[in-house]
Amino acid sequence: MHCLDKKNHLVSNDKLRMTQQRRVILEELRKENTHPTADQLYEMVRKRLPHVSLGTIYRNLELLTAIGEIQTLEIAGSQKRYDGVAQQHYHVRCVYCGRIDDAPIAPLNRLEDKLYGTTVYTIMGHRLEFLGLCPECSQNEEAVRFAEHLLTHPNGPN
Amino acid sequence: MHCLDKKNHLVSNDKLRMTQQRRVILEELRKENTHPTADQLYEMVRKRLPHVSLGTIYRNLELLTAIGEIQTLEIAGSQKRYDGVAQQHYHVRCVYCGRIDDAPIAPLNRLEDKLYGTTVYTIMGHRLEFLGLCPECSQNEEAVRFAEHLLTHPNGPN
DNA sequence: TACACACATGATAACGATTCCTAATCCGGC
DNA sequence: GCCGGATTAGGAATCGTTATCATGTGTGTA
Repeated sequence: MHCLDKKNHLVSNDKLRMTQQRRVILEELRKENTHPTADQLYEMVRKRLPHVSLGTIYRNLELLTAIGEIQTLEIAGSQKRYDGVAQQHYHVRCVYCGRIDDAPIAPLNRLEDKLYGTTVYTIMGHRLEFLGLCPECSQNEEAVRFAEHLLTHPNGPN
Repeated sequence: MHCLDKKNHLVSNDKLRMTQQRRVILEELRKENTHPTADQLYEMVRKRLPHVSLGTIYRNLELLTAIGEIQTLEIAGSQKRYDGVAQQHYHVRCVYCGRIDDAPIAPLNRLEDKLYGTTVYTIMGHRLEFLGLCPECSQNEEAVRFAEHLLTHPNGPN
């Protein structure tokens, strides 16, 4: 069985050859349930493989995503984040510091039913994330002020 | 009344001075219910103001967002898109061509209730978008194949 | 009407995240 | 051990966006 990556190149769905770099990247990504950016993961991997290159990190994160071993989170905002847990689940994002945690609720499988018949699109799924303040930023006066601003002007990028 | 922009600069909430550039940008953005990227809007505005600069487009889109006149859509993926309708509403995105349309359903105000008590975050809201194929791409064999791949490997960036 | 001054603009440089390129290296199968 | 394809490190290139800055424009006041 094969699958297509983002650019429709064929990617074997069999296990990739498990190189040292690949293994360390996976191990570091799964070490804790953090959702690191590529450069955060780069720093983590670099402690064990000092000569690894950032391109290798990106390349393998893409490949591992393509075979379904990990998730790439293109949550709203700038940087992509990566999740070692492949199973579908939602996330909560701190609007102030960007921290991301898992949202402890089950997938809402019936959400797209609301759209059937009301749109010319063929609906296939949805993407949902929750926004809020993490415990640390909840203590930060400046962060709370920022969050309150977002509540009154919810349309901006956040 | 004042509000903070992304970098916490003070922005007057009173009407901005309606310069010609600002007016044309707003008019073009609201002309149709498309959700253009900054450079698409740049091309549209350029037909009427040939000497406008891309920086002016970005600057005004940010300002108009800050005063709540428009929305900036930081939907998952690379480019930001802009929406002349300030009122909250969801969107449907074509996973193949990137086209975005409004999703004709009301905001789900009770979604975050599910999270109360289950997370250490202070939940403030959510972000939701639907994914699918637009009518044109539904006819495109290659696009349908790509979409079917996403269904079996829903974790990748899309 | 003239002036002052804050604001807006166009042009371009800078920036950060990501992707691409290339030559060198690795590894599995023969 | 040798070959060939996959993988790598390193760096250049790209893309969307933001910042900078000199110049231009409009508005309130006199």
